[in-house]
Amino acid sequence: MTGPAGPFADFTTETLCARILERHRSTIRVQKDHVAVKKLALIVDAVLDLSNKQGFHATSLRDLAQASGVSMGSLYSYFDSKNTLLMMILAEVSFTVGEVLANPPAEAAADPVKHLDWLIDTHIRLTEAMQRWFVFAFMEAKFFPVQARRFAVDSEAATEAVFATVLRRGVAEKRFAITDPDLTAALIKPLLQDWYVKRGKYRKRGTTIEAYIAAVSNLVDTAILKRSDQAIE
Amino acid sequence: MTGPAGPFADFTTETLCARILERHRSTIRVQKDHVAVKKLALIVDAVLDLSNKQGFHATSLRDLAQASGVSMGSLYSYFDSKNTLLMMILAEVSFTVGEVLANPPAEAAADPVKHLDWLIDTHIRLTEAMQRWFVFAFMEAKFFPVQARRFAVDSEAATEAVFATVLRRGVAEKRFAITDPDLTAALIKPLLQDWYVKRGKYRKRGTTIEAYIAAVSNLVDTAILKRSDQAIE
DNA sequence: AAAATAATCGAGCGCTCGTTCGATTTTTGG
DNA sequence: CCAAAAATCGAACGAGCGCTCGATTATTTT
Repeated sequence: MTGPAGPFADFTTETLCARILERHRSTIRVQKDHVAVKKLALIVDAVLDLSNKQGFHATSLRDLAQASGVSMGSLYSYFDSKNTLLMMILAEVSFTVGEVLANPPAEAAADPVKHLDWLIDTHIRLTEAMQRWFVFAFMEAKFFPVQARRFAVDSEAATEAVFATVLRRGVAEKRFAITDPDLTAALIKPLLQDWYVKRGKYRKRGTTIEAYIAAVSNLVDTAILKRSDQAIE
Repeated sequence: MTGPAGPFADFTTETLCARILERHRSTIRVQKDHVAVKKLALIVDAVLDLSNKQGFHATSLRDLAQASGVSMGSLYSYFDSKNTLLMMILAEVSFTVGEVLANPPAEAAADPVKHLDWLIDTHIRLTEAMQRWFVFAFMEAKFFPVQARRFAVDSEAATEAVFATVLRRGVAEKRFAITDPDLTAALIKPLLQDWYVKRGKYRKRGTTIEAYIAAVSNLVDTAILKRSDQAIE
């Protein structure tokens, strides 16, 4: 419900819904922004909860109406079809992750090793702050219309490209010892995703987010850093 | 449709369905084995295809009847509910992966490093031979009744435990330099799963299974082997 | 405070879903 | 080759689906 403190404190459902409203102003029939954002937040909050439990497909609009407190009729003032609701959430996840990863702080951008560690840390912490959103995008995207599917695939490819670019730079600067940056980037991705895809498992084991980030960073760094670099660490 | 050559040649739909029949003899009302296995194969083949495209939930029994060539009424001679069909496939995947991973060849079992590489190689090749089955289990298990869900979680935990055991042995024999074998095992798992979960991506990029196995093995080995061991490679 | 506009509501529409069942066809065995 | 047994079939059922729409309530404007 409420986000964590720190740099990801602003990723509340309501903040994200304000952005959804902007992007879908033409299809959302409710005119007053403050009304629309508040109700959208109720709807999105409920649909994320229900979908994470039983899947979006299995979540009926009657379930959603009851869980959100918004009537069936009113729901259709906020989207014109169930698929549009899906696309709203998918797009928000995609835009947010693109935006966050594209803006590293200066000290991270200056050095490939620091940049890579920053990407890993930031990606995992972002998915933690928006956990239900990412689980939704990951689990649902595969089964839906071509449009939504392509969207998810493109978004994932974009994230991977960010990692591949840093890896390439690290190779050029002779810091990383890898032969195929694209394949390495592809293998880093599931390590980041496992934190939210199998969140229940890690919660049960008591693995903290810090421990998880450290483990992934360590695994990746140890595997790809040139030996001379590793001695420094 | 047909399996690959080599040690995984026998994982055909029909062979697996013969095992399903054994396990579900009491609920399958068709009496002659040769009839039951043949029809079961048609049904399972169709349900795997349809589910991988659109999801099990979105696959109706009318779709399934048409795609398999078995009528709606006859389907219910092979399972007593749609959920039982789900469980049949889930259980078969779980049993098979448990069985295969528990029986390493002698030369692999003797050495932790070889054993780990064998596990990685075998797991990826098994999921390749039974790709649709694993995609089905991975994508569908989350959304279904407690029983099915627990089954999938337990199966995943069992696989991870196999890896953790080998890692612990490697640490004891001072071959691996890791501090938390359970967490390392947890991180290896998504690397193995990515091959079938995002198979389309790797196919599009032209990544071969050999290249993928080599990349994962290399990543894991480089990250966890003691430095003295790495020089040998 | 009345009129105009905005937002909400839920019963009802056509349709598809999982499941059942009695009739029909196919296979088996003497 | 025919009766008994096994297997197959698809129409029919009630429930629940996404979605619509005219009536109602809440808010804004004058």
